[in-house]
Amino acid sequence: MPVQKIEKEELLHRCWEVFNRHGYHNTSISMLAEATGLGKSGLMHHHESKESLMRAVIDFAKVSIRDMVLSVANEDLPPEQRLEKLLRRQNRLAKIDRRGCFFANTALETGSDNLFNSDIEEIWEEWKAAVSSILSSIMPPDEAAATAYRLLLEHEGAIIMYKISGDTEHLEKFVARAVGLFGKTMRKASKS
Amino acid sequence: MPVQKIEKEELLHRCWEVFNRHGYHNTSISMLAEATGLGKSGLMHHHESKESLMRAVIDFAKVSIRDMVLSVANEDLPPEQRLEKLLRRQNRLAKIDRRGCFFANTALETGSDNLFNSDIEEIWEEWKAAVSSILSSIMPPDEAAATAYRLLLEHEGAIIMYKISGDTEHLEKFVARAVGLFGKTMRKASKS
Amino acid sequence: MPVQKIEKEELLHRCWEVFNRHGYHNTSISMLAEATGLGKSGLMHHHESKESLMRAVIDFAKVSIRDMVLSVANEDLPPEQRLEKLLRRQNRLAKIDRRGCFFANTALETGSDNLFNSDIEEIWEEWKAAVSSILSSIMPPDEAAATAYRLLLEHEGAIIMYKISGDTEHLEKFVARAVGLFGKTMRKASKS
Amino acid sequence: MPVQKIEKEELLHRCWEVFNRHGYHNTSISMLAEATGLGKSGLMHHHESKESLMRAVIDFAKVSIRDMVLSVANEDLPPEQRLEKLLRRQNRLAKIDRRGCFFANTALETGSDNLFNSDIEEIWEEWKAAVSSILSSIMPPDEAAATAYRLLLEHEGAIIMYKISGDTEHLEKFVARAVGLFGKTMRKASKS
DNA sequence: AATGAATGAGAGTTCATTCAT
DNA sequence: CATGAATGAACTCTCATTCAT
Repeated sequence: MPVQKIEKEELLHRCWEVFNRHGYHNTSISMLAEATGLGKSGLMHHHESKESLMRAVIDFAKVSIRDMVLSVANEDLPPEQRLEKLLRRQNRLAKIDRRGCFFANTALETGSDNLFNSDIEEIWEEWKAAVSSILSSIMPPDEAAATAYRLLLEHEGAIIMYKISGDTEHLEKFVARAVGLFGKTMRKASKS
Repeated sequence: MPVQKIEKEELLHRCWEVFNRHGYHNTSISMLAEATGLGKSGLMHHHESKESLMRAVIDFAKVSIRDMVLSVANEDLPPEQRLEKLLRRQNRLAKIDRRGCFFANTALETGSDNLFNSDIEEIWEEWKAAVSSILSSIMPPDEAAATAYRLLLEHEGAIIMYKISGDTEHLEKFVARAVGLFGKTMRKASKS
Repeated sequence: MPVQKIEKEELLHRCWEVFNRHGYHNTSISMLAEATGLGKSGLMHHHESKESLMRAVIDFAKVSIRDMVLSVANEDLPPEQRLEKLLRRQNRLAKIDRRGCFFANTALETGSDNLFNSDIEEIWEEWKAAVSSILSSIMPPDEAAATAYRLLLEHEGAIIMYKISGDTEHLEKFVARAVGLFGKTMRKASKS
Repeated sequence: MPVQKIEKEELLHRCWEVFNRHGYHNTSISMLAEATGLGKSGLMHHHESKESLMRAVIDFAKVSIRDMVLSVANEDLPPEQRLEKLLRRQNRLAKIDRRGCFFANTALETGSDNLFNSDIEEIWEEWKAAVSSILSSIMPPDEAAATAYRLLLEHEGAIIMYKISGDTEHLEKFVARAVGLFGKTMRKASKS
């Protein structure tokens, strides 16, 4: 029985770290081989090409996001706290190596070649669904969806600004504005 | 006086096209050399490295954005039309090769290495100033600044979504929402 | 087990030939690749840089000198013949392609950058020890050491003169002078 | 009348410095252009190729050696002091940038291509003549010539050892040994 | 299954030199 | 005469991948 030198998940996690830090094109197989401890050949034994490996890494990142971030939407908490917790979790990921959003980075770098676009688009649909479900506790479904969409745009924009400046205020103020929606809506609601 | 095979501006424009299409790391000196008509060494006669050439290209792109987009803020038009025209111009650029925002692409790809961050940050400050000056016709300065900031975030987010999906609605609906600020504010103003 | 296209020793020997003929800086990776039959990348699979390859070649040359030249000092021959044989062997190496002394050539070409100085210095210490041990049969140890040192200087000088003129007399007369030490000393000894 | 930006002699001196520090093959036209203040084209305007420029530099170096070192042989001093002064002057040159002997360096680096061998051989003939003329005051001409030859070999050897180790003792002890010839010979002479 | 060897293309950069004014 | 532009080849080294065992 051959020794499994490294768990498949751990392998993908380490590859994700390298891709996340250096971007797709600026990451070489050698770098991944070193990071995983497998040789270049060992790495390519499991994944037939750099591109297919990246696809597996993206899938891994999607699962991670679902488990660590989006799942918060279903927790047993007041909606306001659910939104805040969800966004804070995502921001924590963005601060790793100041890399920002792995999906946006990958999308913008490889978007023109349409290598991974559909993989990435999917996770954002799920993001909107999760946030929308939280918001629907204080607004009608279609307004919740539209608001979630706009929050997605603003969040990605804020992450870009954080990434380029290193200033975490971009992220924190965004959370404040998002959570503030509850206050505003509550007041509006209580007014009527 | 020596022969100038290609004008300096034209050279930078062509390099910008290639960088814009393929990204920084995925653009090779060979590609740039072919695009400009100069050989690889001829290209590096003018710019001592790929990095310094990219810096020149970024400067060129900044000048272009100022001249073609931001300058609209000072045109002799009603503010509502100025904002719409400015954003439409920018969207037109984003649709070239479906590349989205050259600055955001570059920022996200090279941000971790901090190669061009400060160069890029500057142009976004100018963008906010331009949009803010338009908005200040219908709202107090600090609110205009905050709104311009949020529009920047949302716009960059919308460009990402357009880039990944190819769906121009992301861009057009953003313009509609932005211009809609005038209607809303006007109504609010007329109410009081 | 992977295929080994070329034995490691044979590879270093061929690289030594090229470095010896053309010098360090005037030898390109391409030349070495062609000489070894490996491609450029195949060659650098084994050695991570030109400099480290040169270091391996120097080590190989040191082993060769020890085995082929310095070992003569321990052979079962009269000391006079041992010295002559040792020097003749070294001269034979110097006549290959009229290259002279590989170590001196390398030292003088790269000495200012201090790339290989310590590697080279070591072999000369061994040379002096070998010659000194031969000489100590006819003179006290400290005198033998001093004489070996002077013979080293004179030998290297003679090799330079041979290299530049192509005249082998520089080498042969040096051997004669060195071996002549025995005659002189013997006479001195027999006088007293 | 065009301005002579730099004296011809000064130009060759600066080129000599660069060649002396980096060796022939490891010196580029760019380096020489920068060192002289002329552009690459400006430099090649005076010398049609790197090789011909090197030849001019070697000629310049020969003149310098004659004027600064070999001329000492004709000064109005006791022969012992003349020899010491001559050798000390040469050693001072060798210590510049720890480069050793410019001629030996060049000879060993380019000797196989026979680019400058004859140019260099000539200056060593002159060296032997100068030293021989000093020595002839205490020994017959043919012995003086033979001794000068051996001093040349030993000196070049000593310079190599200095260059590789950085230890100036190699140079100083050589001078002591050379000058010591006078003492020995005097004693021999006075015995008889 | 897993690994070191090998590959050919190409990376960014510098080379010595020539051209055109 | 002098100079910046340009050239094409070569440089050291790395790329993603394949091969052979």
